[in-house]
Amino acid sequence: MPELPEVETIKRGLNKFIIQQKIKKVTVNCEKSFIGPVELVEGAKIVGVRRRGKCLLVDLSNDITMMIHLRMTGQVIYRALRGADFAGGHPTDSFFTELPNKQTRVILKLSEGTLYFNDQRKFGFLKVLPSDEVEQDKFIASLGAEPWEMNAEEFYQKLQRHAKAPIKAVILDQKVMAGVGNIYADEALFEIKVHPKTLAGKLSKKQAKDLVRAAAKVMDASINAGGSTMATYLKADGTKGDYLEKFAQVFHREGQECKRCGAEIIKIRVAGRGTHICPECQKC
DNA sequence: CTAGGATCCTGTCAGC
DNA sequence: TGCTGACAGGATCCTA
Repeated sequence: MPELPEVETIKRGLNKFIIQQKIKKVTVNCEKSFIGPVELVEGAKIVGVRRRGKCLLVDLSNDITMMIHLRMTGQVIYRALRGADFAGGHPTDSFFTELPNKQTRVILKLSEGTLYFNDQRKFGFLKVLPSDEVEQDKFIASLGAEPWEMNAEEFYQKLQRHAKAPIKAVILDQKVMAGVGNIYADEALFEIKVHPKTLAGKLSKKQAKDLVRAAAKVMDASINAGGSTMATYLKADGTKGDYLEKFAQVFHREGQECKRCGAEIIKIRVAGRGTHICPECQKC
């Protein structure tokens, strides 16, 4: 998926484009993509959109919250009756093409447009919750702090708890720190020159502190670039998120030169995930 | 409790 | 061309 910066970008887009709109009708094309009764959201007004980790929380006027998790391939695409459209999530042509399509799982008809939830692999979902029960949701409740709020000492203690796991696996664990995904894990570890297979218990306190700071830094850069995927566009002139193109140092850059030392970036496998490193800058 | 691998699902791409 | 296996910006479940 869409990692934290993409979700943040979507949050901002939704707050800009669909706020105060009424959900007139919900069409569910895939049962597992929508959890809970559609009746609880139909007729309600969207009053605000929040984010926690990679999770979107759409607050409605009737004290119901619609939680949206995009997982690997989820997309949120807004088509306005008139004015600006908006799209974010897993980047595919669906951002531009005719909708609904084969991957459209849920359609929310709004007063001023239509919101499509597309998801190729069906891992993502929308879930209906009473607003005052969001914090008790199992996933939300288990999330660690966001990188900007993470206390370095607490993070170091968490590394000790997973001392024998590779550091990349640990920072991908949302219970340790919320929001880091495969792109920013690779980017943050490159930033502090640590090999992703390094056992978490081997990091010094300084390295732990630097890693938290690096995670916040790379995600900040991405949010400022509009996410690593194209995230917003206007009907007339499209602008797209271009973090990967402009800022990524290692992700999807295998075979290319390290921007720091010139060595060739390679792709390896860590914690079951494709992982990009500079073999010179990042030694175990 | 942790660590690691399988699993959910669809689509694409490299290699034969 | 057609087939096969690997893999994918995530998280959970199962096993040891």
